[in-house]
Amino acid sequence: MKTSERILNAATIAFGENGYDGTSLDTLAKELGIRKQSILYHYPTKEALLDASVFGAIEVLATVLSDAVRDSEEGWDRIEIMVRKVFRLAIQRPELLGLLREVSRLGPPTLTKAIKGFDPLIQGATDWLKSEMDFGRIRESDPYLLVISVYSVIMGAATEGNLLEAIGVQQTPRDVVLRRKELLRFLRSALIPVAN
Amino acid sequence: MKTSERILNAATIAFGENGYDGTSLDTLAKELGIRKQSILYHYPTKEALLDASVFGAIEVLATVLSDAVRDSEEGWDRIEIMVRKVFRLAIQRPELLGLLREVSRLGPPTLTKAIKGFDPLIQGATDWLKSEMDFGRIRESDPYLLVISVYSVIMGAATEGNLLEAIGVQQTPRDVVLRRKELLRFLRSALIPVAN
DNA sequence: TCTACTTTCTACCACTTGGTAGGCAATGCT
DNA sequence: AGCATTGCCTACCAAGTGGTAGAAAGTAGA
Repeated sequence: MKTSERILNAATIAFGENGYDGTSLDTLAKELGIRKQSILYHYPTKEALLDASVFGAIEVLATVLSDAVRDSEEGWDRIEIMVRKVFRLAIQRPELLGLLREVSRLGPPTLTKAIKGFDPLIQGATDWLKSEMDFGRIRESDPYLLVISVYSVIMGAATEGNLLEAIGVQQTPRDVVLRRKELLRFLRSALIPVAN
Repeated sequence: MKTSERILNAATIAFGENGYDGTSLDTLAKELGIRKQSILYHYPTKEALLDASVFGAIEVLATVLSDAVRDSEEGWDRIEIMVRKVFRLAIQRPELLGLLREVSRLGPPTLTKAIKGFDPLIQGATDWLKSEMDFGRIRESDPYLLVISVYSVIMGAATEGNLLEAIGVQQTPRDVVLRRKELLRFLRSALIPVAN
């Protein structure tokens, strides 16, 4: 693998797990077995490295979600597949979601740039939810605010690993599946209108 | 106000908004118009200051929640009052919830200590949900996992202010009320069983 | 007034931070 | 061969980090 890619991967993990301020270029370089100046050769500043990491993370997430749209039917089925894929992502690459959360805490200017890549996803989800509501397949409500709620639940369930571990919730694959199922039941009750 | 309290307040805000690593004792002291060594007199290390901040934040949250329990009827009413109070807290002192999120990202040892104060709240909520389910007032499911989901939604809705601002969601008091209402509708659909 | 104690300060310190300047080997093009 | 470019390096720097030592200033009781 190319050095610049190795740097980007390590940086994404470090930023996502330890935060921007909690990550130093020196320790990052040490992990990679190179010098800090090699990092600064490929990415001129620490912030440029962060931007690249964030861009990559958003790209991965966008791909996962658009795959979910492609592979799914309409209605509830689509939400279920999305949650499954996001959960799988949260297990395989937890640093990605952690990084996105970190970005939203950092605020501008990084957040402002990140939103440019993220906004289409939100728009798409909002439009889709609206049309599903028109079809009566999703409970009527403000789609924009609903997206935020759903985003919060999924993000929370997927990223609060540290917290869960600390309060003694097991983290075996089986437990994660259970938690995903519980989340789906929760979302399902919240979203699906009562048949009438 | 006593200096040690002023330090604690400023530290809670700084840690909650900029994170632990993003907060330096020097800038903190400058904000307060004192020297860094005065901080280190009242709190021997930076980590001790963090622990004190976290302890204070948990105490406030615990008070708010137990007030909510005292002031509320059973069933849905109680959840609604809790959400209201947590939202008010999120508006008046957003740094508190931000700090709790930061702690869960930092992991041990701070998280481990924090959980000691936090666990009773979770236990209480879990037990209460269980009994509500027995009464048929809350939809049947794993109460432990349900607490986590509800925690995630509230925490997300209450702390993603930065994100919302960046994607252009207004943050006027009226908008916050709207968002709280939407969240309550969301939770209500998710939790309340269908009458039969 | 003397004394003991609390609080805040100045002066430092070793270490880490992100970043600059420039050398040096490898690679590939002419 | 000669030469430019790429990629990684050593050497260094100014600024900032958390923390120590100990002096100075206030405060209260005898």
